[in-house]
Amino acid sequence: MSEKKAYELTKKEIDFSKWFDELLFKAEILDDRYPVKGMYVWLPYGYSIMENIMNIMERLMRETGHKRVYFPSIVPESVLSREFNFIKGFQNTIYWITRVGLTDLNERLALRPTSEAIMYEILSKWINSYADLPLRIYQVVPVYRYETKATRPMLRVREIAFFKEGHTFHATFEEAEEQIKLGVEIYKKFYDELLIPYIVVKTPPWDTFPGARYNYDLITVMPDGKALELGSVINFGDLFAKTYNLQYVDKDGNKKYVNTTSFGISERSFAAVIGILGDNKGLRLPPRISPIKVVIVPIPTKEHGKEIEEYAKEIYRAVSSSFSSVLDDREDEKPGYKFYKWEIKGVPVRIEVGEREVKDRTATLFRRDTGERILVRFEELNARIDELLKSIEDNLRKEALNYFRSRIAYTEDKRAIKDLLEGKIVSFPWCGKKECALDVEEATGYSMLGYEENKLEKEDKKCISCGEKAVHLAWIGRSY
RNA sequence: GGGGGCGUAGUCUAGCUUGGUUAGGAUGGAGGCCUUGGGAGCCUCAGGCCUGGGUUCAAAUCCCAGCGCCCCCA
Repeated sequence: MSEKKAYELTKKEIDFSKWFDELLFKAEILDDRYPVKGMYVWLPYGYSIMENIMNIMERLMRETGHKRVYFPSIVPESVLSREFNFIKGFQNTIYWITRVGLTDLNERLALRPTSEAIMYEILSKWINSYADLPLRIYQVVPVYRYETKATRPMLRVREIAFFKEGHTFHATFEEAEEQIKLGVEIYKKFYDELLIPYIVVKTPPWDTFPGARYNYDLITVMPDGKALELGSVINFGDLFAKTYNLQYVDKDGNKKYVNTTSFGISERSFAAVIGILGDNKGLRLPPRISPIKVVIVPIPTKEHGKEIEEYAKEIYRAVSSSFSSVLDDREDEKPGYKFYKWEIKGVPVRIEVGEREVKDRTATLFRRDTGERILVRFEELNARIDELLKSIEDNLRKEALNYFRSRIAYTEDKRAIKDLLEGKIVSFPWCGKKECALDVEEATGYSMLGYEENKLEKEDKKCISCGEKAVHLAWIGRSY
């Protein structure tokens, strides 16, 4: 039945889920054959892309004064369960270690589902006075959540392999709120660099992260119309501080509780890049996260094989001094085969070198995003590649934005939501009352993603449910 | 949470209904010849019935359990 070639994919628009899984494997990002459900092996190529993505985040963290740390992956039950709402929020998804070797443990140990409890236990010793605040740290570690819904590679996993979690500590609630704004800004910059469009929403109070005062989520839409949560920025206020006894001495000598926040993203950011920017030929990587910017493919002929080979090497030497490049001069693969191979891997620029190029010292540049070819002179190669990479980035950003606009909808008619939800996420005016949100959720069968706070305050809009004045723009959709 | 489908070589798949030769093909891999402007061709070689139990003279095929995957619904 399947006569697909090695680098051929199921059409994205026909079966997104299949396209996505095939791409992960064929582009050598993940090996999904690991025998534990919800856990995947990262292959060298996928890992190097993920590294580039993480580097962007680490740069943004450094620039905003966050220091990298490492805390252990195991936490005793007594520490984890100190905050009731927190443990309750994770209770169905925690991995417990109950036995070591032949001995049952006196106290169960948990694999971190996130690191608040782990960190706070020690942070109370680090923080003594107002001079120790604010404190901003982050770590990049795997976290473990035994997802009960169907797992999906990279999208819904039981071991989040690349969890980047920031944790901050502040003297006042106001400072924590400033940090939340900063956290949202960091994430916006991050996804702007990844060329991924998003909305920023506040989570409804009845649906916040366990133990949170409130949290903001960045959300995008995948091509199957499902919302994908890209990152969370959470304000805990002093709730955790009270549980974990995080106190500091103020200038006036009074003991006060610390205000804490946390924010996290994961390999879902990569999943969004794949799903939103990819096409039927495979990945289309934003140049700045592509491990290979340029691949050079010689097109030899019988008579001029030697010259073409030499010229391709010359081009490689010239180009690789400025851009990370690969010369694919394997003789046992035909050029066409190599084209497909590098296209599925999303390399932004390809240089084709054959008889024609040798003759007049030129090179043919091929851009992955549009499939266009440009003939350039050898001397101007690097300048033109530089331009091309910028142009590819601009074009991908534009395409992604157009895509995103086609996947979101706005309505003031409750009855229209359900139809719009086929393939889209939908916004509507909302007064802010829980019963109105639940009313819409019940009418559609899906849950609210969050709301853009006070977005409609100055507009004359009516709540889609009760008809009273709407202040927020609420979002609803199917989600991963 | 509920329902359904599936597991055969690195990958995709035929065979299963109705148990019975040496489990067939494509693609990928190794070697060789010939080629090279979008997945060429030919020859040789290697490679497989998810795991465990049961039924049977006989199991890829039927039954049970486990593990894993996919889809639909809430």
